[in-house]
Amino acid sequence: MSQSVSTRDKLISAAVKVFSEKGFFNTKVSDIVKEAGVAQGTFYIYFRSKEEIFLRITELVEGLIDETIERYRRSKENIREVIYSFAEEVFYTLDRFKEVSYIFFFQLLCMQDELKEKYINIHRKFVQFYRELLSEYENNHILADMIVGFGEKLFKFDVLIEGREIKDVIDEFKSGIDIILRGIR
Amino acid sequence: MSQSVSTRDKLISAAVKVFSEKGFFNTKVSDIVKEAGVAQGTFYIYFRSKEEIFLRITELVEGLIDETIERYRRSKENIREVIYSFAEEVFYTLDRFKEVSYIFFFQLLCMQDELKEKYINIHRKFVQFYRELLSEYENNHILADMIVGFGEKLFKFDVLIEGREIKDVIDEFKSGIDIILRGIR
Amino acid sequence: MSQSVSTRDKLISAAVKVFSEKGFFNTKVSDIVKEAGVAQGTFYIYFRSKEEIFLRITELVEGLIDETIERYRRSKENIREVIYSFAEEVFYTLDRFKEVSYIFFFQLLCMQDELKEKYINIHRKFVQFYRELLSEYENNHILADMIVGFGEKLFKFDVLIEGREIKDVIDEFKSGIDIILRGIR
Amino acid sequence: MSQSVSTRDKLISAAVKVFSEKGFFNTKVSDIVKEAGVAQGTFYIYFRSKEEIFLRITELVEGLIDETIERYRRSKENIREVIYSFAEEVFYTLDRFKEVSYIFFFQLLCMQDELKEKYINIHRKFVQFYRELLSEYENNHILADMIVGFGEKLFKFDVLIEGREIKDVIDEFKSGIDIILRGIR
DNA sequence: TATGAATGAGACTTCATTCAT
DNA sequence: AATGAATGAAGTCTCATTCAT
Repeated sequence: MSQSVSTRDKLISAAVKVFSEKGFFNTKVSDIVKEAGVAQGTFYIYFRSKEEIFLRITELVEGLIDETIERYRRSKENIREVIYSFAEEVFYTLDRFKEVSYIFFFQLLCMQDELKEKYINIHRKFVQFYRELLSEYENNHILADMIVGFGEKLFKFDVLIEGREIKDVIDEFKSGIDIILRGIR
Repeated sequence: MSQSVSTRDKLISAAVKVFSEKGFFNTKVSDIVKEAGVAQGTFYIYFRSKEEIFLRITELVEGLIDETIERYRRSKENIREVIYSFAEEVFYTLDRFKEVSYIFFFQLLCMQDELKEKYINIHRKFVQFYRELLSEYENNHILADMIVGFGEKLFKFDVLIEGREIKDVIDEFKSGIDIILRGIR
Repeated sequence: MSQSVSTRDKLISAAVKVFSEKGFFNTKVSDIVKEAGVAQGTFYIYFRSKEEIFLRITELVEGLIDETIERYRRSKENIREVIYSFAEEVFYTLDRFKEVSYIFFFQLLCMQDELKEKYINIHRKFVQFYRELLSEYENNHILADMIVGFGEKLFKFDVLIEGREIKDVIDEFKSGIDIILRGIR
Repeated sequence: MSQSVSTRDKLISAAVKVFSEKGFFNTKVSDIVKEAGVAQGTFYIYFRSKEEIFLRITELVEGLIDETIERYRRSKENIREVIYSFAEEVFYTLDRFKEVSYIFFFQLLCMQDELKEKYINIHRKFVQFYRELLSEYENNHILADMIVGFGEKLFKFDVLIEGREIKDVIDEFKSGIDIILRGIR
């Protein structure tokens, strides 16, 4: 049984690698099994289809982010401090699972229906989180949009594409937050 | 000849429609020709492949944005005014070609090599534009990242996904710019 | 267009040949297209699946028999004469399309649902036809069952399997009818 | 060892059930083992292949019929009585093993070579049996064909498909025999 | 130019069978 | 004997592209 878990995991890891390199549509199931070192048929013991394994992978990121947002939602500390720690945690987490995050951020939006919706939902949750957090400020909607756009840009482009150090990016994000909040009552 | 131009245009329009609805990979050449009302073989008189027509379409947005950025690069007016007009023009232009923009913003990042690079280049140009524009400010890099992330978020999610009115979005963007620049020297 | 009809017909003929030789389940689409001398993909221009072309073929026999039964149903001649001509016509028709008949009689009963039902329906129609025809006789139900069983046996085994001459078989059938009807009121 | 016999029997019973429900070709070995409640690999301890277990099952019917025919072949009673008892026994036997009979009558004819031959041989044996039995009658060949066709029709359609009571069917068969023999010298 | 039938490479998926435990 | 994960051959079907008309 631990054998079978291990095969499933080999497939997931292989799929993460291949999907993040070639994208969902350019990936063949044969690429995944080759990478995993198992036979073609083995794939279908664990996953009904290429779509399903992809779904499972995106759910990993979804789960990580969801959980983090929920945890910080109840936080009662100083707002800036909350944003700092929250962002730090999210950035670090996504960075630790870079390839999976890559798939989530780059492969979902070009898909249809529920898959694309997955991305949109996470996006909305981020926005909602900041709106609530900043609810006592004027223009909290605008602030939330700015922060989310800023953060997303930093992770997607600076980290995932340009390969910037996550520490530097987090520092920049914090500085940005300071700038945004500085002029605010 | 005007006849043939018209067929090519029919194909481009049809492709824009179908690509924006189903995405590049889920679109069949047969979908495009059906939508265009021409025969399957006709497609290949005008385009070498499905990739090529897709490329041509993305170049439309690329061109529009490129041109606008170049034009504003030499602008010598008051910085805030430049940002205002520039953003207004970019937002309105993209909004006018919503479907093409949709393809550009949602279909490119999941692709490989040059196609993905197209998106990245435009992104970099935006960042570079704002860096230069704000070069006399402290933290101009951070400001540029914030503005670009904010703007991109607004267009992709609020306009293209949520269907918000472009006028409202532009207003929000301007307010955001004010907030960002308020506390800055 | 006559070209395309011809390709469809080539496929039908090839499928009839191969199905009757190897049976439905042992037939691959690749066998059919090889026999028809067309490319694999061509098959799917004309038929959605192996099931569909099979269905079309069985409908040919179904149609032939249906039509003949309906035509004789209204016949007002002497009963024995009606049976004679009806049987003659059915036997000759099925014999002329031996391979298709073979498929109908040997491939349908091992299938599921509607396909098997096709065979059963035809069987029922034969029985019903003879019941009505013999309605003025005592035991017409039994007579109908005997005649249908007898006829079916003759065609399936003596003609299709043993390869007996259709003329001889028809003669035997008529003699059988005489025997059955001889002792009857 | 009694343990292992039991596993083999479980497999046979399961296979009979599944084959009669879905047909040979639509049955997967995994269906059989699931029904039998044993592991996939266990199947191959007892049977070399899916074909083999199928063969074993058809041999059951074959054996039953063979044995009955042989037993009645030496019978010296009154012909009508022989036919009556013989038919009664065959009908009851097949009815008792309905599912196996179902497989025999509906699954063999669509197969190739020896399997199909099995059905044909039994058919021929029936015909031969009646020919011999009726050898002193004129037209004994025709009578034999009629009786066999009639009986086969009754069992396959009326019993196996329409679900008629075996007792009623046997009565009808006997009446039919009376009709057939009535007019005969 | 325009057509649309034909092509065939290549992807997905199934499932009978094997084999290490 | 029993297990069930793993195998991989084989089959179905899709679809971008070609080509004769």
